Amino acid sequence: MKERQREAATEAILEAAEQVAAERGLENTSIAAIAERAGVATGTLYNYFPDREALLASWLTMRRKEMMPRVEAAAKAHAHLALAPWLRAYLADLFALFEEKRQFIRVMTAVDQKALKIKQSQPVMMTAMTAAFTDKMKGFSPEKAEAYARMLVGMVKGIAHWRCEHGGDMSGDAELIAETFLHGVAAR
Amino acid sequence: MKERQREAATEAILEAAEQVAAERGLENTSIAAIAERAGVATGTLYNYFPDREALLASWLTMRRKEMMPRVEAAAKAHAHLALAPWLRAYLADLFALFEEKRQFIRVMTAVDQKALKIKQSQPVMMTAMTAAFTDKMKGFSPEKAEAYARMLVGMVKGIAHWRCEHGGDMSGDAELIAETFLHGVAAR
Amino acid sequence: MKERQREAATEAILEAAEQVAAERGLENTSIAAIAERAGVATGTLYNYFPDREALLASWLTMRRKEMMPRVEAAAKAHAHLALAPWLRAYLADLFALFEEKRQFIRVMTAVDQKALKIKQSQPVMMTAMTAAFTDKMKGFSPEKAEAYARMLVGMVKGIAHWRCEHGGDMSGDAELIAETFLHGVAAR
Amino acid sequence: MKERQREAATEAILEAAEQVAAERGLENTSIAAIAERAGVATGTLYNYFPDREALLASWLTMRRKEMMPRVEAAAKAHAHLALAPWLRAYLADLFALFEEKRQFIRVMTAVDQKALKIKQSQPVMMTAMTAAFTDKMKGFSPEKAEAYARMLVGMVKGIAHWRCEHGGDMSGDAELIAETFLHGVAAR
DNA sequence: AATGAATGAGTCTTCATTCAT
DNA sequence: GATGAATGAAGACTCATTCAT
Repeated sequence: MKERQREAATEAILEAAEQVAAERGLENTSIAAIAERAGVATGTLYNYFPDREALLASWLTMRRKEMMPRVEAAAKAHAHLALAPWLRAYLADLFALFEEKRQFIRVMTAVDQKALKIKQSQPVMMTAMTAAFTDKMKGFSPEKAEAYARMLVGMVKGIAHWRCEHGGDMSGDAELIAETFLHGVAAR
Repeated sequence: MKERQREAATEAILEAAEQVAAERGLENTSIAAIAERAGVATGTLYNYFPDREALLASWLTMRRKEMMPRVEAAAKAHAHLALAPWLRAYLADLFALFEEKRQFIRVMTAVDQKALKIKQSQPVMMTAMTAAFTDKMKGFSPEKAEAYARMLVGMVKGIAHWRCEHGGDMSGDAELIAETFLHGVAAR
Repeated sequence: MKERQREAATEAILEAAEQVAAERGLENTSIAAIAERAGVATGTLYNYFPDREALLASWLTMRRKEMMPRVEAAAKAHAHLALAPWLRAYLADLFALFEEKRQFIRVMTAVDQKALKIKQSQPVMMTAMTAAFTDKMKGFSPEKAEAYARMLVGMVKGIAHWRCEHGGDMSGDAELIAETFLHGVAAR
Repeated sequence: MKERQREAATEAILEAAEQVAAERGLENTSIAAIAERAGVATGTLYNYFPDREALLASWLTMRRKEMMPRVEAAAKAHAHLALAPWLRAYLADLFALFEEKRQFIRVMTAVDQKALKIKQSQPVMMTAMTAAFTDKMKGFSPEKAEAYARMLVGMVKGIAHWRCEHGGDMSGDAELIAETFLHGVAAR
């Protein structure tokens, strides 16, 4: 039960960090701001994480652990489908996930992964998406697969970021992107 | 001619800033790094700009002044055209411009505008694009105009950022985006 | 018997402190390290001592109480003797004591008393030794008594610190110092 | 001349550090205290040294560079002499040097070298002395050479520290130590 | 009485900004 | 105007101390 409490506190800190990051951007997420948001003293954070970088990396890791299985499951669950139904299903799952984790998505769509300066050995959200799209598109147009993938990820980020910033609802966006893209490439 | 010299120096500094920003990201673009790149002392920068933020804002403004007329001209030059030819022409002009200003594009596509933390009264590149797209799409699908615009900007950013990072050539990208998008929405 | 138990715990803490101090030096002896070594929680230390300084002062006091009677007894037991036999006997007693309290001696010979930053009203080991030496030497050479005393204490510290650090046996050292010093001053 | 000024400032900072260290001990020599003593802002110190540790190491190195040549010269200048005249000459040179660098000696005699926690690849003062004594004593009593060396260093530290703390003059101390020690071992 | 998580004052360090030369 | 050393506010991190359990 001590363990339980510790995990709860850990998560509360990470969520405070996420909130601050969503508001100010990751670079401007100071230890002091996280502590204040979490309602604890700065020193307390160091009982949970060795340093600021580890805290932010933990946050990324936590969200990745929550989301990656579902992202991967989404890609695989429909893997047997043809491109069109696969994409519709995949994007639908993705946006459902985005809806649940709006703050996280807001942070991740605001900066390029590389700009995060958080050493991550594992691929994150957008990287995984790019890979999945590229992979699926290869069967369709090998030489343009990556370009299409970049376009798709761009559409997703563009829409998701906009919704997160402006507060709109994302249901319906997955379908819009899927249909637009599919009709777009259908003619080829 | 004093004036001329001053402007040349100003521009040299701003280009130094751009180079540093393209390499490290805007947040990590320190006054010291800009000065070193420009080959002047840090104090010298303050003879040209009141502070770091103003320097970066000036850089944005300079690029905007160079690019916005062309972006707007591109939008207007073909304004009489229907959506499809307009988009093809507009994107072609845009990507030609991107090709000329790869460093700038690299910086602008790496971070969300808001993350720049540079107070800009005037709209910048991506904002202008979003507006132009929205505007043109309104005649086509008023209620989805903005979503389509976000998608388009996302595609453009996605592809442009990828090309800038990985060094590929952008010619051909404009057409790919235009065709994909146009076929995508054609069915509607 | 509650009392008994409390004293045992107090002593255990002080011995933990001594061990840590012998390894890392007094300055680097943190409350956390002492508690860990003693196998208790940090808060527990504060049930026994008001603060870190008091803890360290208590440790000094404890050792002083154990050692000073013997140091003084050693000085007095042979007080009737002439300088030479007195010094031989006194140093022999001292080094026998050192051998028993190597950890303590290791700490005390590593830093100057003043560097301890522990407010001690009572004189400690080295101070007492200096006084005893000075006192005895006064009968011999009043004007140089203190210098001789400082030399003697220096020799004792030098040898004792070396033995504690390098692990050698101290028996024999007392005699070596005594003989060297006595022959040294005999000629005067 | 810029170079000249820079070196002067560097030395002024190191001397400020030495003063503070002499008063409070090395461990308690904070960046803020050094800056205040030197009459500059804390940031200024970082224009001269990469960090606190490097600053203190520089101080040690500076003093070593000033003193070691003379210490070694002293040992060698009289190397052809027998033990007795060698020791008299060596100690005389040493104490003349100590007199010039009282603050440094005060710091170095207050703590054991190991306690400094300053990574020094080169041997410092006391280590060099110990080596020189051991070396010379080997021709006299191989098996006791090191013990005698520790004693001598102890005497020197004891007297020097006392003089530095209490403000007495050190002339005469070299001879007193030399004579005492030499008569002390003469009987062997 | 023991616990150990929480606290926050104190340190080190960075970097935008100033200003004497 | 150019220079770059000096400045000091701001941010990360440590650790003695407190206190609810």
